[in-house]
Amino acid sequence: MAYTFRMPIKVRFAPSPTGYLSLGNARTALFNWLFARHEGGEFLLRIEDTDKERSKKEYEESIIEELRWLGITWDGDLERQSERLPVYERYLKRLLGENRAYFCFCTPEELEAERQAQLSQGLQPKYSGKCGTIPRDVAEKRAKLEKHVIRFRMPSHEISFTDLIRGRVTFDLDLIGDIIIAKGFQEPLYNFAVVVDDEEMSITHVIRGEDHLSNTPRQVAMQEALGFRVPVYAHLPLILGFDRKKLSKRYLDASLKDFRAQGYLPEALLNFMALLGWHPTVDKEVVSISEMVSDFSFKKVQRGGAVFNPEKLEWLNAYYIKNLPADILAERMADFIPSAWLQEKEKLKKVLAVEKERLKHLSDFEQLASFFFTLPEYDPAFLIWRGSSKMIAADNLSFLANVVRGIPNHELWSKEAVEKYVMSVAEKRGRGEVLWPLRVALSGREASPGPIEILYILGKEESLARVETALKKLGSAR
RNA sequence: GGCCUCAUCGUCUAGCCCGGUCCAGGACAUCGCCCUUUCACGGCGGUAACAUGGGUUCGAAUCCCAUUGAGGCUACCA
Repeated sequence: MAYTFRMPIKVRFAPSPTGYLSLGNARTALFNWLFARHEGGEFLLRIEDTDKERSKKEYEESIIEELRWLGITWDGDLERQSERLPVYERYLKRLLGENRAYFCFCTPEELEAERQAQLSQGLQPKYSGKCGTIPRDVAEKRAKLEKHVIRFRMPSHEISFTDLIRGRVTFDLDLIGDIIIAKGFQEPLYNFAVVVDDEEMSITHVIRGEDHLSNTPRQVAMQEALGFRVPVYAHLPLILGFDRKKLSKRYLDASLKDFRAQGYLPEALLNFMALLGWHPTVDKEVVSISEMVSDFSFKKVQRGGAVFNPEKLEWLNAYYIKNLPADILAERMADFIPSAWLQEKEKLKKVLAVEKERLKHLSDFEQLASFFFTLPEYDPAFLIWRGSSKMIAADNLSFLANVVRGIPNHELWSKEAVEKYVMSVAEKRGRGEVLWPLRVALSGREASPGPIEILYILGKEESLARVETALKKLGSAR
């Protein structure tokens, strides 16, 4: 019973709160969201917290926070599997009643021994199914007294399902043993809980990572046993580390939380994640959210895994920063700079306007722009242009100071005026000879934006003071 | 080991479904040049790939098969 009629598309993102939101999971969320928005369908969020030991509220909150930060919004209320226990119990009892599932009393030790024995004989490890032969009334009595799990009686036929990215995929169920679907009525396990929830929530398309491809036949088998509808699947290629292995939680910096803390923009991350596996119809690298939504299609999703390329992410981030207006950038910068800088809003905006093309991350800004707020200590030798001398540097600086001081009051302190006066001196006395010492005097740095820009931002008074400081340094260095 | 999936520049990819327009296009990275007072931005250019072997065909990156390689799964995790 597949979804054959045209019905409203419904997808879900189902993270388990056992860690922070990873890049891979975030991309899964994005693709689900893009598909839903493209189709005018619904996108649901379901927290898969059936693993009581590993699930943490802190992770759940963090995942939600990162999704909001990315702008991936879900429809309806968030669902938690831990709050749906009675639903699973109902289906568990049904399966048990129909003899499609049974109680198993084997201990983990027994199971492990059995497994090892099979492995050593070169056999496919698979549960023997021995508890499945215990008469039902006996098993039910034992279940009241003994520790047990519930196993699904796996059929042995072939199963195939449709994957929008891979086509038709076929598995032989005979190779899979009777899997454990619950540790008890109150403790459903992943494969079972997913099947129940997807049915109950009328999920039409299951879009998830390729690591779940091998789980799919188990799930389809249960859907068949329960008379559920079989959703359409789409298994996304995995995001890999540079070692070509699945990028997992052990790479700490691959969590969205960390990317955010490092000063990545959500739009850059979104753009980057979309391109990791998907490609727009027209070949381009910078794609806006609305373009992604209107252009999204599984036909343009890659099949092979994709290695995470941090340099390209950086490039995109730098690109987005560069193209953001200074006033918006100033707001985004709030968490990354001293609060004192925020007080001087106008100055901050000007600084941002000239420094933004040098930023790869928002967090680069504080270090890069600090000299605008406090002149750093620096070596007087920096003031001397290559092949020049202290005398020339000092002479040019003091001459320049006089010129700046003399910018007539009727001319506003504008960038144009500053440029006009400074350049006239620079043209006469040599660009390097004039501009280099001035730039160092104003910034105290070997590398910085141009002196005219700095002069303009710093203002007449502060600039003159810094030139005086430079002159003193040159004098004392003599 | 078994099962499943995948395979174009170092990396992300276009092209593949509907073979010829591909001695394979773009982007990141890298190298060189230009712009330039420094750093950056920007501009121009270069190096660099159809995994291998068989078919099919007048013709294959494109279709088929095999091999090889890579990844995923093989939990009382998800």
